[in-house]
Amino acid sequence: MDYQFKKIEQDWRKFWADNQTFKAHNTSDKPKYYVLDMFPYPSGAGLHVGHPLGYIASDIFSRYKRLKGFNVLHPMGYDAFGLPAEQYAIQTGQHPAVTTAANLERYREQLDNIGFSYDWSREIRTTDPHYYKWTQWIFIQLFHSWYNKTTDKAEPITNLIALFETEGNTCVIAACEETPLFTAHEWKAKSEKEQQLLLLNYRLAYTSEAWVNWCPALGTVLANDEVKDGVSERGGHPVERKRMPQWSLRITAYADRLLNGLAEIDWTESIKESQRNWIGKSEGTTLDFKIQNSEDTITVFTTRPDTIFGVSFVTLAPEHELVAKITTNEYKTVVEEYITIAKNRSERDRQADVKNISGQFTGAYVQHPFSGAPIPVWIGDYVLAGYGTGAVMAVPGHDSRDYAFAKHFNLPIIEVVQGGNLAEEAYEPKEGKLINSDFLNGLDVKQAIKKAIAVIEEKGLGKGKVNFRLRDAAFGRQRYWGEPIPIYYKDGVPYTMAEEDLPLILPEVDKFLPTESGEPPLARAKDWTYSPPQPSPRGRESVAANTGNFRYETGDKSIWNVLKENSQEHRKNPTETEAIVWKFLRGKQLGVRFRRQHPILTYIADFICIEKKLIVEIDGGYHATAEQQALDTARTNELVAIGYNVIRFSNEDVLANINAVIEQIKAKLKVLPIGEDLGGEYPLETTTMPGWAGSSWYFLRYMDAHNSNEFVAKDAVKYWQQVDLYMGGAEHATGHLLYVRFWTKFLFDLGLIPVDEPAKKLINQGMIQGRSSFMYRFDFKPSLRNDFIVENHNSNLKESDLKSAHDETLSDLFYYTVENSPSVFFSSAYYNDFVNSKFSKESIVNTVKSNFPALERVLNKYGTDIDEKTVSLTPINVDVNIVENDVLDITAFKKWRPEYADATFVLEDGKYICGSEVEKMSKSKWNVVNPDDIIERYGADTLRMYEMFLGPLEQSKPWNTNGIEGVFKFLRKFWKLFHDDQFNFVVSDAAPSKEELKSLHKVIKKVEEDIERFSFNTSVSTFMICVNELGALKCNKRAILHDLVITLSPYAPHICEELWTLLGNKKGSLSFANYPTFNPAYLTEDAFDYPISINGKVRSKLNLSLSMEVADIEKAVLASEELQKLLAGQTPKKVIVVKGKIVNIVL
RNA sequence: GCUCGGGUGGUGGAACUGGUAGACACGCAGGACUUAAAAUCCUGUGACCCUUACAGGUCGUGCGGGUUCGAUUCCCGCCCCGAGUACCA
Repeated sequence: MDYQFKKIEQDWRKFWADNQTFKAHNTSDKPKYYVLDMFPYPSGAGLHVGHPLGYIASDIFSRYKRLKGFNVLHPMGYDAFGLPAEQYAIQTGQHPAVTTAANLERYREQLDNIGFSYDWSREIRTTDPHYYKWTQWIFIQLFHSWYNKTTDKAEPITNLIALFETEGNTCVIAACEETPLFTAHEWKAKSEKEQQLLLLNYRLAYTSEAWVNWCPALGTVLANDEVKDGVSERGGHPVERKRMPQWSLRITAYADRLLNGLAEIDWTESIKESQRNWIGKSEGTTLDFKIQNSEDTITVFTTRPDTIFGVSFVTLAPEHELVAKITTNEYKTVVEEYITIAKNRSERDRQADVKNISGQFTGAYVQHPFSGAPIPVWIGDYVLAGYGTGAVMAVPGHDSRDYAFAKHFNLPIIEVVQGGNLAEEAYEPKEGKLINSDFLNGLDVKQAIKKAIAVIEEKGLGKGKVNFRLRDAAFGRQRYWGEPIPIYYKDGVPYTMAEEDLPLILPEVDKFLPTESGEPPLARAKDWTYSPPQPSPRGRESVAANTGNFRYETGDKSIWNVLKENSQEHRKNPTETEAIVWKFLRGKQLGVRFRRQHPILTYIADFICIEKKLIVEIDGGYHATAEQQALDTARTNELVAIGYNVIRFSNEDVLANINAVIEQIKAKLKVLPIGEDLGGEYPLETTTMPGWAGSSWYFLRYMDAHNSNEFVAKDAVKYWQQVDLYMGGAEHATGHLLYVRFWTKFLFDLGLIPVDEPAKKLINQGMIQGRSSFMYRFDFKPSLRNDFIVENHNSNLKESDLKSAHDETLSDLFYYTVENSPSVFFSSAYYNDFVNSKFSKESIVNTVKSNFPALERVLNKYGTDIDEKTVSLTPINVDVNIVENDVLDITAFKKWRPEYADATFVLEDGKYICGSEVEKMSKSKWNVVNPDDIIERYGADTLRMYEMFLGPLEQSKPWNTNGIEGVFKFLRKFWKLFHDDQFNFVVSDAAPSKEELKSLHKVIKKVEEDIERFSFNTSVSTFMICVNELGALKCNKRAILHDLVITLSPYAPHICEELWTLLGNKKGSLSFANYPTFNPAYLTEDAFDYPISINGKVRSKLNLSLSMEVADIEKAVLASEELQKLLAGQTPKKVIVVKGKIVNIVL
């Protein structure tokens, strides 16, 4: 049989799935290797041919590593929370979970088609409560941690509390400068609420007031990119900058470690550079300027303290807190006006029009810290409130922004560093001698900076300081489709939920929109409250510090874990009767709160009201047995012993008369006294986590995907450590790739994982762009001269030709005629000539006339008026799937666009050739190529190899199906090596020749080298060369083909598995075969064709033995007849011989 | 503006530490097989000049310089394209 890729590929995909061939094990004698792809967001559009590029590369690498004897972990999952599904939900009312599930299924199907060696048993989805339970859990750990600068790592907040209780807040442990210092005594005197609010300044997850873009009309916070020109992008509602509470993660605490850690990881330089810029470390100093006639000082941050004597004004950000205080009466009105304007521009806007300089003098002055001279204080929106201190000392001579500001407002410019021309521009380089600078005069810039800082610190005017551009990461989103934040509020103070109450399941809501009062969608959820477990009699694990409170604990963790699991399961799958009863009990309908499936002692109660100490049990049929009844009684007794009441109903009771049952419960509640206050109900946080939460730790979960007790087991993470190869797009440089490093370092600090970087090596695959195809439509738009329009109107067209009444303008009438004429398409050569003015409009018109008589009538009538605007060839997008090698399938085109069924085509050489352009792959450009279609036509092995053959992995490039035939041919040739002309499988056991071995070992060596440096495109051509060579040699020797199959198998696994089996090996054993060993002996050559060049230009060749030494080579070359002819009597000045490379003769 | 990539035939690309530029593939042209088509196979294919032919020559890796016996590769200056980032004091 010929190469039947469809059957082969289907069979093998099934074999791998059935046998779980790629299931990774957490214990092995082999060394481990962890290959991770950035998991996809499953969008509705499905995969296009660009998405699998990185997956294919990493799959080749994984398969290669298996052959090299590694225990490979290669998992896949889905990052499924996100905006598109939510937007779709808002529009259609369809639950995002439903859309997501559908998309996910389609993704899986498409991925499966490509033959990846994923261990699907470890699949994770960020939207799965079993997964996000641990995302929430990590958030709780962040909340309960602070960053200890002394030990330079995150520590439990209890350590900090202990410090506060013993030492108070000394300057040594102050996390941020805003936090006031206090003594231990003062700490103890604070109320619980005061203490908690203070601790928020330290927690790694915290709420704070932050500046946001607030849109009152939409009732939501908008991201910077959702605001344009001061109004919301959607709807055009006004947006203002507002301070409001916002959850954030204190990533800034890790700024230095995130920066330094880059040195240890093998990531692309561009990603590291992006992260460095994003973190933006700058070293400088703070400096205080005393305000005249005031007790206050303005603190600025500067990296150029050397230019202190060049300060001619100080500028504050419009939001700076001192602005209102220092503005003099005279300037109050103008300053307020300015602030109002500045406030209504988003930060992005302010940054967008840099040229538009604006500012306002406040009327206030500060004193120069050294000379004491008065310096005016301005406000200007080029100063950002969020960076440094929100105030700058302006040195127009040596800072371009200050320079522009000074020029605009006519402020003095003082030169303090020599070297520039201040009449033209600011002189910014850190080179030159200081002048006009008192004690700094004569120093060069670097010395001056040091000296200035020293003097500033000595005089107590400021402190050397490191500033980062990086800001804390906003963590709350006013969205529905995300992980709920496991926080409840008591007296306005946030507390975390108990870990055993996780996951906090995303609730059902009636709409996925904010509430009328502007709260996030989660505020729509019924009973979105939480009752902390502290006093609840559940079978909880014993906690030493709180032992006194837990009167009913089981004290046994394993029992507790089982109870917890089961109760969650029960809640998800209530029995019919339980569901009926719950309808009447839920939501305090009877005046008190019932919980269902709640652990107590070593049981799970069906319904329990803690305040009234009442348990309601609904017993199924099996309770009728004597044995079971005995157990029930024993259980009731135990519960009674701890003060509980138990009422039992049977299923039949409920089904027969539910009202009677409820009445009994009501009656019982009436007689029971209200118990102690058992905690009560507290409102839950209504914002959800951002998209990057779930992806910040997923690489760990794959190591132990089904663990319900821990986010990852210690021994699993001890074995897999970290990702060895991480493959993904560079667009995540400052998002995901920074956050995942942050979380990893945090988890490392807590001692939960043994490494503090997520991935040793990172490869960024390039983006595959679309290659759009174009057709060129002849368009005729005559200029409308009054005379012929009138004529036209009167003579040719009838009222009934009009499209509609409002089209009754003369121009529309005319276009109607032209537009309804059948179209003419010109092949691309005409278009190119047209663009290059080689093909005139007259020629086009003549071509149209001769090709298409129907249009001739129109042209003859109005065509005298051909000018720049009348005739054009308009490119229109055509579906790339009906274009092959740029040739249009005209029949398919007419089917695709019925409106062009009558169109005429002006061909070249009998074909319609389409033009092309590289654009983003998108539906609207008709340039999306679906991998399924390619696989249908050529098979997955061809797709895999072709994607690799396209070019260097890391380079972005357009998809072009044109070359795929070459790869397909290669696989057929490969298949043919094993078969005779009638496609019978025939291999010979004869000993391979030297030539054949050479061909094979070239591949073994080259492919190994190429894979190790991710140069997959060149290894594909190496395979091609080898198969061409072996084909020419008619080699079908087992010894050669056996090894070749192994080396090719990472690239084209299906065909190789098939041939491997045909070769007589155990079915499916190929994935774990041994990569053949390279033997250099087969490649050694005795002789070499030395290129002989004269003055660097190759003129001749000479075959010489490789064992010859340099001097002998020189002699032999000079003696050769060929060279003597070329020299034509000249004597060489010099002869350069590079052994095994080249001979160069200098004349 | 700054940072990081990149610029090689008609096209995608190769040339790994300076040593025969254009591997491999597409496309194109010619040929074989075939009633025909498909498939397959063979040959040619950077540009220009010269030649009946054999052969030979000149130019050629964005542009201009430099280092070197020798530069796509190293250095200096410039141009263009792509990506990221942007009043960060």
